[in-house]
Amino acid sequence: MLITEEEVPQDIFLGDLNGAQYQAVTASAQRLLVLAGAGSGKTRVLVQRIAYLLTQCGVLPHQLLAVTFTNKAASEMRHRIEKIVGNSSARLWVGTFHGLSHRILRTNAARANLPENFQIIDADDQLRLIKRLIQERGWDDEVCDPKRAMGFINRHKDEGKRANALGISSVPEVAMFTELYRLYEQHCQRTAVVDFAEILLRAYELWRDCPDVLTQYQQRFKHILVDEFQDTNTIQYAWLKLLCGTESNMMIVGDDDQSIYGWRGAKIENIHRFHKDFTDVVTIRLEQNYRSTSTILAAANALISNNASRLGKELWTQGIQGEKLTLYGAFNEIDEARFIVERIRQWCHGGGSFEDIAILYRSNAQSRVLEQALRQANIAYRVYGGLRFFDRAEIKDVLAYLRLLVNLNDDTAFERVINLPPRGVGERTLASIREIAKEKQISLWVAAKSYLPTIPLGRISNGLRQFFECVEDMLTQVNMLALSELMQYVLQKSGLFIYVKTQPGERTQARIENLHELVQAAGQFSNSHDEMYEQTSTHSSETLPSFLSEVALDAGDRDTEDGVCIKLMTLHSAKGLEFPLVFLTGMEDGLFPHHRCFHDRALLEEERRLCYVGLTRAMRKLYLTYAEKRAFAGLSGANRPSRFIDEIPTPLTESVNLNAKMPLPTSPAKRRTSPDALEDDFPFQLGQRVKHQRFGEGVILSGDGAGETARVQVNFAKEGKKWLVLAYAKLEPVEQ
DNA sequence: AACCATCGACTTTTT
DNA sequence: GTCGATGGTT
Repeated sequence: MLITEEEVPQDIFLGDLNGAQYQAVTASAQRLLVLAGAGSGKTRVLVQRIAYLLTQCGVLPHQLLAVTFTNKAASEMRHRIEKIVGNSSARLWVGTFHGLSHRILRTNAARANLPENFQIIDADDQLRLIKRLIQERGWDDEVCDPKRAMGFINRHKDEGKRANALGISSVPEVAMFTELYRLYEQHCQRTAVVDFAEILLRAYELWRDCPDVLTQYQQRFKHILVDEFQDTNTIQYAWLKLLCGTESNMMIVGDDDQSIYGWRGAKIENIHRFHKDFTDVVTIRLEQNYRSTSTILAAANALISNNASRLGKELWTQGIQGEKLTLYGAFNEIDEARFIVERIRQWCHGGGSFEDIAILYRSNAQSRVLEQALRQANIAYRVYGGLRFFDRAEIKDVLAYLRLLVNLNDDTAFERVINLPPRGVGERTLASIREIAKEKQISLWVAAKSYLPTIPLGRISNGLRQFFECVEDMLTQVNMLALSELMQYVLQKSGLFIYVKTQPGERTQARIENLHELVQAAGQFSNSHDEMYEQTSTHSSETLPSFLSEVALDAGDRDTEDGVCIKLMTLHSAKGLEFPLVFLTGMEDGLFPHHRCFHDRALLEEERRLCYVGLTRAMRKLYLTYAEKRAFAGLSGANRPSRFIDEIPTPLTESVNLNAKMPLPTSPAKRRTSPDALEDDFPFQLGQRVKHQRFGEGVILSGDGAGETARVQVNFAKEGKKWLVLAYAKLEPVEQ
């Protein structure tokens, strides 16, 4: 019943691009800036341009580099390119900044001053390591807050600054963090691990310090295309600038109004710097929106116009005006959830599907109440952005063993598994081992080995010895077993599997399943690895290191299609997505915009951009809800509606129930769905002849609902009786 | 060394 | 309200 226009096969026929899109796809300018508004066909332009370069301009696949921020975006782009140009896309580089940098570091490890077997640590490992270093240095956690220290280190790496470049600060805390930064650098180098920020910084430094390596890449990549450019940070910009040099072509695509990662170091100013650093930049604006109703766009445009210093851009559409935004002031957060459930039902009653719907919120904690309400109402839902697959504890435990097999000096991995499953090696023993490691500047593994003969026989020495035997035995298997077999072997031999199985708790079953999935993932990895290199890997000495890298750089939350369900996520994770029906919840001053942003204009503007992102996710219908009272973080507070609501012109909105003090047993909304009569503004009459694109001509038999959920029953000459949602069906009246 | 209870903190999170 | 870290107890 629902026909989406998206099914139309992609080709490089350029006629169905609009003027601006066509310009962007075919521009010959060496430096191209595409300001792509929400829903303006940004990805399409990127993909088409690549196809255009390959097929029309004689550019070879290996001369192209497309950079994105997420693996998801990268793989989507790759698939769409493949659809058009086929397997000649194999030599094309499409990837994330991190993925590409990692690849460059692997091929040039020695030149980058990295051991061949270096491994990647994630944020969690990084924090553990920093904590340990703080302890070792003899500082107090209270004085030297590990999280802030980590922020300090990462911030500086993102800015391209090494500890040595920081100088000596007279501010004690800065001096302390700087020293820790230096210790951290040394430790990572010694144990051959790199964190996320390091991957980028190293790749940048490699190019900066080895002109021959840089030249090689510069000569290869004639065309560089960058997606979501507004999210680039200082080091990523420097990376691009260096790689591009003076000869290569670069197209950057972005939207300053959707920059929502400033707090992570993203610099909108990079768009201005692009203008300054490169001459003759041609700017193209994609402002025609193919996603939302004109009402939704008007609201979004009005909101974002409150931000100063924009590059300037106004979305417009040829599409329908659609329904007004609905504003609901709930009594409390439970009432808010109740209202949402009711409107979800209404949508579905009108022929809509759960799949159309997203509920967005500012912070993850807000999902709980919503989930409760949805569960009670028996509505299938999925919460996005929770713990990612490879971040799960049981997964990371197995991976830590595997990491040790690649590099025995990986202290982070050692710490994780030395007493897992528990084998009697506790905090005390570990402290002694750390002490030795610190004194002799050796890894924990080596330190523990030298420590073992010095302790009396007993529980501790048994545990340690057992650990060594276990890991060394696994080590001999690396050259014998395929990756997934090795993983199973590790699970058995370490005792992890039994341990997980026998641990009490509700999550046991899920954990076991996760472990099975990991083994499966390993099998899949070796298969695709073999395909790529046209070989059969009988052992994992080769596949294991690449598997670990891949896993570290990929969250692994593949889009598992788990049925028809509504989606719950933060505004941040909604960026880039679209949904017919969107609920923007918790629209309260203090929550959104967050109270921590009140005092700072720049922060407040980022919140406003976040709101803009939220509004522009909606295709057909948008609800904004807030709760006058909300229990949050254990305490309840009274809230004013978000200032962002005030920034949306009132003619674009309709308020429901704004003065309700109690949840009403029957809300006015229920009455609107009554099927007994067609509403006044219903665009069709009973008995009217209509024409449908696919079903042909027919007669309206009946109808119900209103506005976006309005639907009609049509008796088609060929297809018989069908219910159609007016918003989708694009029925045309037939003159009689 | 392992376990349990109490305390406190609490935006957002592509890699 | 819930998670994680910490500290005291067994």
